[in-house]
Amino acid sequence: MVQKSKPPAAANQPERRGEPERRGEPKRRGRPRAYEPDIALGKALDLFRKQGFAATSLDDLSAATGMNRPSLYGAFGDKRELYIKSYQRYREEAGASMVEIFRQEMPLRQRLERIYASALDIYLSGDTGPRGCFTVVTAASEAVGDPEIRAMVLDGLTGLDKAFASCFRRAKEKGELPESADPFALAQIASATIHTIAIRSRARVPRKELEAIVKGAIDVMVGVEV
Amino acid sequence: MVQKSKPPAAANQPERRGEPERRGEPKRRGRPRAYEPDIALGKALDLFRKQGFAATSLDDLSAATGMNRPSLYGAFGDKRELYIKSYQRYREEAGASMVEIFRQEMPLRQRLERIYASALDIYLSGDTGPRGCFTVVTAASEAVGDPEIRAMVLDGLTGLDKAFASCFRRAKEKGELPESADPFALAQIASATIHTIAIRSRARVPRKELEAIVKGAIDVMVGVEV
DNA sequence: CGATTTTTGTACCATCTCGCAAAATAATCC
DNA sequence: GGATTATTTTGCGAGATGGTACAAAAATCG
Repeated sequence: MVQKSKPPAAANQPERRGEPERRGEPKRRGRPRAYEPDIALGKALDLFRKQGFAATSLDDLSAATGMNRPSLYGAFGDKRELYIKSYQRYREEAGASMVEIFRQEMPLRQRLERIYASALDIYLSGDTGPRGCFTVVTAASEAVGDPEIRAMVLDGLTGLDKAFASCFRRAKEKGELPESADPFALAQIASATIHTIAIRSRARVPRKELEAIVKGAIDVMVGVEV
Repeated sequence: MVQKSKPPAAANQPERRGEPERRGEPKRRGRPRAYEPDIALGKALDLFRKQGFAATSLDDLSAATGMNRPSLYGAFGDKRELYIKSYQRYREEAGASMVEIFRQEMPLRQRLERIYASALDIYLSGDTGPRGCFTVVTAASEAVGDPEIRAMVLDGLTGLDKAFASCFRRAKEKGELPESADPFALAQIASATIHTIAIRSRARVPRKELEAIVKGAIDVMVGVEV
């Protein structure tokens, strides 16, 4: 029940002991933690993505994070709070790789290809099976009943819509799309394509097929002529 | 704990007592059932759609169906089997309304409009909140871990793809689409649109917005010019 | 060193979980 | 009517579940 049996001896923590711990916490007072909250949250996220909220027990989480129940509770709150924090972490991670692609300068087609390739990497990763999109999974399960979670999911969905919309708007300005193109409608199709590969990845549709779907959708979106 | 307090006195069962019960079962031998398997399965489906597999307990199912646990077990098997039977029921129901639309003769645009309207009806129904698409919900949750369920989900996904593809193929033959149109790629977009509204409906996106998404997607698919 | 503070580990609780066995009940068959 | 058959009902039991109390452990502070 330890994350790294030995007490943290500056093994692979980014910064520790010597520098003041990030935001002016000169020294922690009591018994040191046996876990690294960040990596524990990552493990929890992995589990939640694989099994969903309801099917994941505190024992599972305890085993995966290497923290025992009370520590889990103290660090993240109850199971629901941990789920929420896990989702936020997911958004940060997934968002970061997307933002990178949205920022760089490149032709529309290439940008879309990279976005979907990155999405597929995320959805198909996982040693025990594809983990899909956590936003989609959460939408399908907890979002209906839990207003706070629903709000986060909605934020995720509309965030993607907006990113795609601005992407198509830019492309239109650069003359990559005809004057008649509707960036908003295209963005919805782009998002829908994300959602469909997220769903299908969970049904273990092989990457080749997902890539074919993506290719077809891109062709339509950039107007290879339907 | 009864479905209809009084023993079945030919109240609303489709066919009973008089006619031989469907497939030559002249008379049931022992104590008569206090429940109607069909309506019980419907109730179970409702619950599963609302809460998902893991979050639905046998007690929930027992209360909803009006059958006590052992009866449930005897009629449908364990929870997983009941889930599978519920899913099959869902597919029958949802499929039926779709097939109807796919069969009738009408212009492509109108056909698509009707399909999506019907889908929205299904996804947004439910007294306690939108229930979404059971195929999508199941894909997001149980499909990864359970091969049998996954196979059913895959069947549902590809079934929709094929229906849409044949729909576009027909439209192309009738000259409603340009010669360059790719029915398969269009079908993927049509399915993706189904999936995106299924996801969003679970996040309680209002119907108006979903209809706007559908309209935009249809415009692109029938080639209003992107 | 002893006091303080923070975290850990064990153990526990009340509740719920699924599945099943045994007994009661209600119909048909002879 | 009695035997047979099928279903309902009650209730159990072994185990899992989410959450918490409490004492021991491990660090810093004075």
